[in-house]
Amino acid sequence: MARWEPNARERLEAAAMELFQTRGYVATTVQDIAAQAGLTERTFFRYYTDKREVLFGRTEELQALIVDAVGKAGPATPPLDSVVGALEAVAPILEGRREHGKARYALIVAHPELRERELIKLTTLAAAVAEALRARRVPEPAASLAAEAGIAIFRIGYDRWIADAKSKTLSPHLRAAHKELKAVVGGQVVSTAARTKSGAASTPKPKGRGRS
Amino acid sequence: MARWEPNARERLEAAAMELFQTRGYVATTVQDIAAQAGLTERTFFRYYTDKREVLFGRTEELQALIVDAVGKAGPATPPLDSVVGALEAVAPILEGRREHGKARYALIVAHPELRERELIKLTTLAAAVAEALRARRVPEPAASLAAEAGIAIFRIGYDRWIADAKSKTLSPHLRAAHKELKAVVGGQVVSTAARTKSGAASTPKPKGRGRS
DNA sequence: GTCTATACAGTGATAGAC
DNA sequence: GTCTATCACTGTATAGAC
Repeated sequence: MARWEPNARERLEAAAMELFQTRGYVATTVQDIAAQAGLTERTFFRYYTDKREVLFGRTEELQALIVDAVGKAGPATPPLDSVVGALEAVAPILEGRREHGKARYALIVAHPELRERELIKLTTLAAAVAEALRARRVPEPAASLAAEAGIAIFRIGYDRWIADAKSKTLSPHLRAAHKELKAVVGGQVVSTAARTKSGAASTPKPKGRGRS
Repeated sequence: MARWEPNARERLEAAAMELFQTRGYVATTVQDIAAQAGLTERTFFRYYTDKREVLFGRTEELQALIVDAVGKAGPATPPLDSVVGALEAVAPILEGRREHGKARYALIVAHPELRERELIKLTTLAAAVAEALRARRVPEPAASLAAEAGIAIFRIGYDRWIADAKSKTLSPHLRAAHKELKAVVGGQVVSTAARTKSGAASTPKPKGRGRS
């Protein structure tokens, strides 16, 4: 037995999640978290650069998996498709921790400072995905735009998955968001007010109708 | 025109910008800013919730203008087009303060905490735009996706405008990003490696249906 | 020697009391 | 508007375990 329990990171994360949910995020000090994990405040900061970061410890692994999946797509696959495919590839991991994700999500939504952190994580992810696309010889600015679009799909898809009490799987929400984005960017969605009369936009007809 | 506190906001913003650029963002304390503006630290916090916020004071007006412009678009205008149109409508304001914008941009890029704040501002803007679209009877999730896509276009367009030393106007960059996004989401952009003989370009003609 | 955790002593942003 | 407390976060020095 080592003098130090080996799983400092996990203990800190578990302690933080528990205290955040019971006392609330703001009412929980870093000292509280460290104490709960049997560590000191200073040690907390050895693992996490700041208080918010305890809630985002896992993001890097996920990002690595997504980037990896993007790199593995066939060279003929359109960039956005490969991004969505990569997101679907990691979906099972998120699906396996749905309750944790939901609780974490609630915290993030409730605290602007956590939302900020979440957004920069997603932006970092987008940058990494863009880089992976560039490595596959997708030119700019297509690479960046495909990455941004993919992240938008992820965001909307994830939101709806969390909100949907019945749905166990994330992938269908991702595919639905992808489809909707195609319609929107293709100019095939208009206001329902304008659609009652004409029923079609200027662009060619899509396979799916403009809603779901 | 509060006579008891003339120009406090502007003085604080000017003082902050100046000190941030000379001493650096981190090395400048709120006390420094307040002193430079001839005010007390506590007064600073009456105007801005935190230190970062001095750099984002003007965001709300801009958002209001954009939302307004989205609301004024014709009902038959596809949502994303109305968003891009709204962005172009406010472009002159940004163009008029290009140097200020550039300095501010440099600060934001250099400081993650400022990037976080910027991202949440853009996300707030996206939410407001989505709301404006919904008011125009654009259904969800198309409204949110059009808003997100519009913000992505703004982000890429703005970045490139700032990076482009010659270009005086922002709008062309916005239109270019819009066009590129259409190509990307339509699946008309592939890796150059896969593009050997097919003749599809990274910037496809708007007429053709893409393949996938 | 290196890694992990701690002790101590700040600084500065921010909230609340006066 | 000032004074003061709290807490996030940093620098540095150090000690136990491998």
